Amino acid sequence: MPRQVDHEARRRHIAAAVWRLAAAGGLEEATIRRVATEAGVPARQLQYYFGTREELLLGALDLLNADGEAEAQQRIAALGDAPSPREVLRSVLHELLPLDENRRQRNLVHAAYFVRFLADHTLRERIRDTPPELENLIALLLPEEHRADADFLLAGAAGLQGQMLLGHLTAERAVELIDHQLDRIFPVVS
Amino acid sequence: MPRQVDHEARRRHIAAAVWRLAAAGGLEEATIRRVATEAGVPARQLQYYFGTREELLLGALDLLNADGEAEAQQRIAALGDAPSPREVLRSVLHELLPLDENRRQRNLVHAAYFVRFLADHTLRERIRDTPPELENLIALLLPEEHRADADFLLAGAAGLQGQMLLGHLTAERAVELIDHQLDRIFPVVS
DNA sequence: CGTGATGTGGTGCACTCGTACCATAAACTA
DNA sequence: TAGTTTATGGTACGAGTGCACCACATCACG
Repeated sequence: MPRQVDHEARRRHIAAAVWRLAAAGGLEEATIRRVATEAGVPARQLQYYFGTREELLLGALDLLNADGEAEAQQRIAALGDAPSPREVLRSVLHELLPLDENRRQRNLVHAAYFVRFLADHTLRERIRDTPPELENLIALLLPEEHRADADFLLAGAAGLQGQMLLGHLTAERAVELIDHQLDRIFPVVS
Repeated sequence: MPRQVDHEARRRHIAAAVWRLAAAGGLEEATIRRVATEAGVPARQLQYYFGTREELLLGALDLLNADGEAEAQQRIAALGDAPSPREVLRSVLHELLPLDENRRQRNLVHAAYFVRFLADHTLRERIRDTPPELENLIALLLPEEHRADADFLLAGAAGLQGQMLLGHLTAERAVELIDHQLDRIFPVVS
């Protein structure tokens, strides 16, 4: 094949531009021409590598989700070879919070897509904000009696995320609130 | 003054059109021409009663918040003259969930504005999704020792709202999860 | 009766949008 | 070397946008 280029690298480069614009000003800022300018490539290239604008946005989201999942698994693996259920659960919950620039940008982009998915019923399953995989993982870690607590924990983390993004809540307080709940669910035997 | 018309009524009529469009397809669907068509008035009237599009969107949000606050207070007043703290807290939390068409539409519109406010730092305080007034009210109702639980409850309700809007959670399950938390905070003395 | 404030309606302009289309360069295959 | 596929660049078009501007009703007041 002639003129071989690294398709995947190009797509990631363009997708990153989508993320920056969407995180800064929502999906409506991620117009084709603006993404092209942000990425430093001619607008025509977005057409070539993604097709229509809809496909560009969805493609960029898929790449973001892949990145996020990889980063999350890496962070959980870093807990050691025999992490306690509490440690794993805490990691999963922290994954939903904007605790560093990567997670913050992902949360912002997800929020932008969230509204779009509320309108587009056919694409809802593409949201990975609080996917069933998380619920399943947590269900494995916790005894059945704590199922309701676990579901509410996930919802709580999502809510804390929103408050943090709005600047209504500091990272310290959010972590503190989560740890308070964990203390209750995993009582210190002492 | 000549040709007196009910300004407030006209503004509400137009604002309602904004809500419907924003709830159905996000803020970007609420273009001036489309809102005019939806409201059944010439586009020029939006200019006259609201000015620029930005002012139209903000004005529509203020009216929505006023409506929501009135409805919430009415629902709390309906609890009787000496409601228990648990009842009040439960009502406040339910106010955040899309439990009927009114609240559902309000939640959808709020979600649409949420993303916009993430970008526009100067307008953040206009969001009333989980305003400090709620936190203050709850702080009054609960002993200091439950402050952390209350904050997490509010976050949890916001998270449940998102899952319900996405169709990942039924109203019954959401209410059940909240009641489960309330049972813990207000133990049955029996 | 005017006179001026208040409200209505329509149109036009400058701009951005998404995407289709066309020409050409580059590199692999035969 | 010729031919084919892959990739790039630029442009043009129709549609939709926010908003400014203008002409005209309608009514209260002098």
